[in-house]
Amino acid sequence: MTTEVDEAPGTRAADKLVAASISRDAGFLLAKLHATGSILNNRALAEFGLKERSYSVLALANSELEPTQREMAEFLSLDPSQIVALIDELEKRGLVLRAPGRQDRRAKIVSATAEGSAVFRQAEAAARAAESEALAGLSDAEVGELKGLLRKALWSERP
Amino acid sequence: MTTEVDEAPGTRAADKLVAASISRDAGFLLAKLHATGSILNNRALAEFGLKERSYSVLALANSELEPTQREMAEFLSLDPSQIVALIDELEKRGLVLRAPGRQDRRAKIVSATAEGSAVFRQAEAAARAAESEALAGLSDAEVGELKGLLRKALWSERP
DNA sequence: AATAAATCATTGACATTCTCAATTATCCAT
DNA sequence: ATGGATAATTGAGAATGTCAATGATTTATT
Repeated sequence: MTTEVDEAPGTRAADKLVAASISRDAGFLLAKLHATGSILNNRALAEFGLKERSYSVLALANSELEPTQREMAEFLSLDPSQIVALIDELEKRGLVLRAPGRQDRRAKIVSATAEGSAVFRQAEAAARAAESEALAGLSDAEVGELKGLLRKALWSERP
Repeated sequence: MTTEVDEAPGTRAADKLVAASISRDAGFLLAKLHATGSILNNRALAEFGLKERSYSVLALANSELEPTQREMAEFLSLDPSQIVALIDELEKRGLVLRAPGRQDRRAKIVSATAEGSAVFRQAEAAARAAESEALAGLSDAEVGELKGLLRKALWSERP
């Protein structure tokens, strides 16, 4: 999440390192593509006062799935305390609100306000554009394959 | 990099959130798979006193590509100052050493010592096992496809 | 029904990592 | 030779990650 992302492809000095064994490591490839994508994503989301994290939370809040904070934490691979901070922020901005869980009053269900939904829709468009840019090297079909494989790896779905 | 990674698949409460729109976002899928992989990876590497980061650096140092620190930073998407710290650590442990670049004496070429190579080979095996575990939901062919797509997205290679 | 054990959100402490700006040494172009 | 770039390094401050403790509530056990 540090290096720049401009520059014509194939021209960078460090590209010689593609030949290193680590370039066959899935973890490394995942991390690297995620890193370059994050830069683009955060750049695109900044306009809405969001980052990848807060965008993810807003996306879940905007769904009709009534997620609790605990579920969000698990799903987003974050510590519950980080969710607290993210939601505090979004709630302060009036994009999201907490309601006690109906079956379990310890839990808090997070949902988007009307404004939160509106912001999310715009941010979503920006995020989609950033994703296209990050995956510009792939055809639409390949993007679909990639997502299918990622989803299958995560949840053993059909690709 | 937070949540646990045990548990039978399909049984988790938060899996209902797979239905949320964010689950179609490549950035999110990348982040999530990387997160679960990181846990496994770091767990596997801990035995050798390594983490993903230091493992990557050691891998590059172990190649015959004579990487400079600047190239490592760029390739690993890290700030040059982070590379300094990682190499300080590895050098202190005698796994790696710095030599002035031959064409450019400002640059430092990092290479693995004999011990560094030995440690790397063992760590590599452990990392491979961790990767298999992280990608257990995919067949070998699918793992190949996934890596090909990631590499193409990053460097516009043939899949 | 009463108690005990577990779970959820929250807080706060502390460690790790990120991001930048400044410094020194060296390289490159004029 | 001088001036402007680039490499590594240091250090500071912000952002994130990690963990343990707490109060409220639920679930399980008697």
